[in-house]
Amino acid sequence: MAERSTRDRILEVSLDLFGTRGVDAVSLDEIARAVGVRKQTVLYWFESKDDLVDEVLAVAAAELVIVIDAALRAAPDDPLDRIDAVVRAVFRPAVRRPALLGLIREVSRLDTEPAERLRSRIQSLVDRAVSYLGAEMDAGRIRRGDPGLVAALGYATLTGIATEPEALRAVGWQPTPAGLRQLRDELRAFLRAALTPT
Amino acid sequence: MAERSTRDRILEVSLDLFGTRGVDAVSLDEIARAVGVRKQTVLYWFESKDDLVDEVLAVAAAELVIVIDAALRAAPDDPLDRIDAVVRAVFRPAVRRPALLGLIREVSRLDTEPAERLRSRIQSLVDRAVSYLGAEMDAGRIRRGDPGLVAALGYATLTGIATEPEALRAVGWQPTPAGLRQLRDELRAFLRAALTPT
DNA sequence: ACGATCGTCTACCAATTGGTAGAGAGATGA
DNA sequence: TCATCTCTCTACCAATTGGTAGACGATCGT
Repeated sequence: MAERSTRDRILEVSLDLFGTRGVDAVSLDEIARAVGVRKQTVLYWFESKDDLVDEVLAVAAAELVIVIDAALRAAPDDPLDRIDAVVRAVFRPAVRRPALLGLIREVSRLDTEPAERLRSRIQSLVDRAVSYLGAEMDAGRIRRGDPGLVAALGYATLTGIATEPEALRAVGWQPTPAGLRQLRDELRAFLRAALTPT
Repeated sequence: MAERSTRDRILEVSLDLFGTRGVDAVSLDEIARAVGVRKQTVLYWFESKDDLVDEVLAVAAAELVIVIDAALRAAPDDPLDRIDAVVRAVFRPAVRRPALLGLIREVSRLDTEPAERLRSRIQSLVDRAVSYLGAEMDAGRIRRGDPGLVAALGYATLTGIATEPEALRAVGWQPTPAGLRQLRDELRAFLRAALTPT
């Protein structure tokens, strides 16, 4: 059982490979080999490599949205606690599969065209987050600032730290379970301090 | 006049192209064309593409180190002010040439081998920063935490925000001079809040 | 029972890539 | 003057890339 469809397996393998090694560095041949199939089968399921990249991005974005939504539904009322809940929720999959955030990050930096599609796909989530931040700032429960830029800064911190193992190695950090926990807690404290009203 | 050597021009053009479009996506032919020379001339000055990437990274790292050092020498004593000075100093070149941080970021995420060399090149700067943070934490002038991880988080925030124009566009930000100033100030406030003792 | 559709395959292909071999122009030093 | 060195060039090349054309067996609806 667990007979995942070929298409799904291609998507999953592609996410991992694209995310860890970069889109350009991974060929269709390599994806096919990892799936246990020929390149032409990949091209049967996806019109082109660009098409594949797009669909992989859609999957990654959807995964993130699901995780975030679930975390928010279960979170308490205080805005700092809610942000904390999102960080904890995103951190786990992000570290277990750096590919996820890594791919989103790489694509949105390099290729403007698929990045545009990705952006439009999660725009509503972004808008919600920004207006939420704005409301909480007005209520004095979050440090004042431009809500959009503060949101972007929080995003940059989270994805930056999750996608740059080399920077962490430079400061002597190691990816052990204890290290991961410590990193997560340090990230939470960092963001909490950055957002606490003065 | 301004007769930059072919070698220097190759380095400069490569930094821009690699940084904005990614190392893999830029061919030696394209670099050569942009310089106004043939590919073989590029390969005359640099043994291979890998070699070129390495040297470009060395140049980028050196540029950053110079900027940071200069900012620190002129900075006041208070640690938050010193960090502020570094942010302001790095922000200008980073935004004017996103390639600079973008390249460092891409390479350190994807290719472990050149990333290793890059890391060793700036390790002393990192060590200095981390031990400085540790000392100031002991003195109660910076929020307590693991100095290494706090340094990495600050780095992640700065490079993240400077290398992800798409995330900024998603929150409605525009790269006008006024927008840049606002972004810089928001970044400074964000980091200052994240590091201020509670 | 049989045609159509589905999923995967083998066989190619044109374009591009990083890289080699070596010629030739111009300056330099003996 | 001649040999050498520096720099850029033309001419190739093998490997890889994304992609096309079409054969083949299995499955399914009628």
